[in-house]
Amino acid sequence: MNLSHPDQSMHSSSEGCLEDDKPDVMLPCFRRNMYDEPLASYSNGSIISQLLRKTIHNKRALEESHFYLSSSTAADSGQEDQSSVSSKDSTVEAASPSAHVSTGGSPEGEYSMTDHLQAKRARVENIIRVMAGSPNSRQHGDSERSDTDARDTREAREAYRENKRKQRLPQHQEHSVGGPASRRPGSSNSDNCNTKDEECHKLKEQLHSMQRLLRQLQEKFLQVYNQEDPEHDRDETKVDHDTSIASHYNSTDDDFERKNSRVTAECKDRMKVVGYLVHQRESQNLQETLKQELSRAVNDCVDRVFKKVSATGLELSPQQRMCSSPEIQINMGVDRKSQQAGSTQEQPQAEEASVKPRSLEYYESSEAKSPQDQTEALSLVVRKPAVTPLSSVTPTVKRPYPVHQAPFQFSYSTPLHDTQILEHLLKYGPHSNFGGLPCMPPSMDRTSPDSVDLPWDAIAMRSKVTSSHLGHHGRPSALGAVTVDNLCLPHVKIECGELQSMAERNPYMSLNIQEGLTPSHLKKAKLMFFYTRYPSSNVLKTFFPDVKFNRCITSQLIKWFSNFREFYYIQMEKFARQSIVDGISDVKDITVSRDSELFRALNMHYNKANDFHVPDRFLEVAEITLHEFYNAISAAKDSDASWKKAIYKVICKLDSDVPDEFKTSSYL
DNA sequence: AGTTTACCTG
DNA sequence: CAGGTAAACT
Repeated sequence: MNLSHPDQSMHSSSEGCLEDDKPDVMLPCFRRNMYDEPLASYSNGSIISQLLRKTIHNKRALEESHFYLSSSTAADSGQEDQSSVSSKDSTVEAASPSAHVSTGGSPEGEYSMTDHLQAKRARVENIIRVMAGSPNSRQHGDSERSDTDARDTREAREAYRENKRKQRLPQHQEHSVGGPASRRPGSSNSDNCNTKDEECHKLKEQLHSMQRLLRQLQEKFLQVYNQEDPEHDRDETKVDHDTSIASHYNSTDDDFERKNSRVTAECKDRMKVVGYLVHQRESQNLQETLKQELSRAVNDCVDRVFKKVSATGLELSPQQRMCSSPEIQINMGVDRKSQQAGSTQEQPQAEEASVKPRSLEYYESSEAKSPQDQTEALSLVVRKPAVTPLSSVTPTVKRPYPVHQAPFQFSYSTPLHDTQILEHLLKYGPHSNFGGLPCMPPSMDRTSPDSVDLPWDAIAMRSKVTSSHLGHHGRPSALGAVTVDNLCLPHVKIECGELQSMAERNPYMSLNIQEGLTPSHLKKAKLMFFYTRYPSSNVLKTFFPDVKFNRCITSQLIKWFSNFREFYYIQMEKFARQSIVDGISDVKDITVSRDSELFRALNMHYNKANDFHVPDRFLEVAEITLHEFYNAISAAKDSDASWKKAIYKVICKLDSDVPDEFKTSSYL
């Protein structure tokens, strides 16, 4: 219990610090020695070693201090040599010191004397063996050991250590040489002992203060983590307190638990030592403060969201506000509940039950009213029932919208929402045909040109308002059909959280918020192909404002146009070759008109319903493309593997701007 | 390294 | 139309 431990820890300080983490806190006074260990390797390492031994022994034998100091240093050097030598020996070494201690005898001085003498003897022998390697470092050791050889009584153990030293010498030569040698001067001198004692005392003071600081830090740490324990029961006893914390974290949100369980476990042990009464009082105050701040933040977020909504022109009806309020109250209720020191187990579950299951309930109910007609025929293009805004929404909500910063999920009661959707349906009818759109005269343009640079949500909201506004004007004809088509929105992979939730709460908004690409989008893309064959991703984002773009969606849209091009070029090549086969000798004889078979094929592919007036420019481009193919094939360039690339290069420059009508989501 | 494209396939 | 791949490009 005495010397063996400090010496051992001195050589395995790093391990000891890590392994003895808890004892460090629980036994600060003892742990203080551990803090000394790193210092031992420095210039005043001898002071530290003295301090260590003194603090251990001065309780029992103060009068022996003088003798002890002189001998302990010798023992220190000797034992350090031993342990350092044997540090590489794993199991045998671990057992030997303890056995040594037990046999060392109960009297303090006796044990230390015999032990040190043995160590010194071993050291002398060791020095003799390694004299050539480190001559100067052994000088003091020799003089010290000369007066202790007589007390050596255990030859067997000596031989054991000696062997170990012999084996390990080359590796630890530097340690055994540098450490003890640097430590020895002064420690063997009794005059220096007093001054060293003062140094020791100062160091001790420093250590004490540092330990106090550490304790304070630990307390603060505990307080911080206790703040996150909403239902902290402060009347529990120490042990119950710990268990209650553990149980609470087990019962809380999983994510939260994962984040804090480790720290909680660490804190649990420390809490047993730290004064609870004081820090609990402080932590209570912090807890209250944190909760108040959180509540305020939530309130601010709610206010901002609704302010934003109203500012965008989306006026929530009182009913809608009522719809949203319960959710807010639920959240606030949870917050309030967290302030109470109540039942710990039921709180998180209650929160879950108040939000998520309700949402599911709503989705299920709405789904029942509007049966799901989703088909997987199109793997990524999914149909969405007209009245189901979020029937199969994946809960993986990732991307937050910048405008809506509410940190919680909105949900709302179902009846009002459904009635409003029905209202909307009654206004516009269930027709979902896409036809007639582009044929509308320019005066009927529903979009303002400034919509290009508007943020996504602004466009979405504006377009929604526009569509509803037009609907009120009672001319649902073409536009109405288009708008209703919006009602058949996709319910694919909804990633955004807040705005999506907002949209769910507002049927008008939900018209314009989609995560996936719908058949309507495909239709629109095909029509856009009449204008642009190589749309940039920016163009796509501009003209699909109701689509929440992510990597996947963008790739899908790009792939669409790639497929469009593929078909387009295949047709071009086909008809070009056909022209050659038909014996057409002059390129000028090849024209593309609306009566052309080529155009019919293309129109059948991109405008199947034939309800879109294909721009003349597309006919020109098609003609140019056909000519390019004809010329290339005629020139036998098709023998080249990449003969089409030149044509692509030409065609890609023929893109024209897509009309603004395509920019609005209501155009779908 | 990631994106885009053409090409091929089903 | 989507998946896969390879090449080209950035």
